[in-house]
Amino acid sequence: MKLYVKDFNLKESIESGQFFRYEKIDDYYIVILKDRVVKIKQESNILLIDSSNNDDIEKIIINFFSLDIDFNNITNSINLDNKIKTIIESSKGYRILRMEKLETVISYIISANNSVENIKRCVNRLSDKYGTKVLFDNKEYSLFPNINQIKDISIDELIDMKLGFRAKYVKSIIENINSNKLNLESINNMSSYDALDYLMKEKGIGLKVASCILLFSYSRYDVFPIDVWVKKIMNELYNLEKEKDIKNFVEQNYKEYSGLIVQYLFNYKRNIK
DNA sequence: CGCCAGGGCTAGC
DNA sequence: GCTAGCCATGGC
Repeated sequence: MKLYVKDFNLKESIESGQFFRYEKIDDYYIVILKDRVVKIKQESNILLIDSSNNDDIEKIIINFFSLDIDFNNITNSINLDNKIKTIIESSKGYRILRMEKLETVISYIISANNSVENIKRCVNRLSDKYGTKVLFDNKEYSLFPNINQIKDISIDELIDMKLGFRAKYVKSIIENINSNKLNLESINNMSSYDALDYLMKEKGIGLKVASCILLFSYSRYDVFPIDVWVKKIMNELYNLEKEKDIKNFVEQNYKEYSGLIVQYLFNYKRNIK
């Protein structure tokens, strides 16, 4: 099927480092979503889409890439200086995704002190061993496992997946989700402040990981991860070094869209510049 | 060999 | 409340 889009850059939105379950083949991407494999290609303002399951595919793609949100309109509504405006312009089409909750939680616990390529390998190993298999284009793909498929997983098995010191954190969070001590759906009804607090009670989830989860999986644009790339560019642009100073500056200037603006800065510094 | 990767935990002040 | 050292793994 075809889907017309505007202000959308498929490559940057997929490859920016927020999402891990994709592969690029020639000029299209294979993207593995919750319940299906999607083959997707962009030709200017048209997306060409095929999937292992084409039911509701348009709705699912619109939701995943947040194509229902007019990011252009949002950034225009904020009073931004010219430096930021230029960066956003060069990063135009980059989008905050709406990723699966369980997948995001586990992926970002694995992300601690890890490289994107290594995170991908770990998440793929988990999926290949425990996830549902899907046949598409005569090839077998693995979905990210649901909670029932991993509820009995042991720490040793997670260590075999090369999760390293993060294995115990992943094991702990799986237990808590399975016993409903941690309810990922209940976060929908929390303020972002309470949601950060709720997530950070879990072992292996600090401020950075909790922020990524809320931003990439719950569309909470008011939370923002600060990592080495954000620190680098905030230092270059505004001579801000301390995390606390960056936090205050971002909250004062970008308010409820802090996460969105910070992601543009991150994407510019890490992927474009 | 070292350092770093979308960090967090813990012990020790 | 703050910081230093530690943590598995892989790439360079």
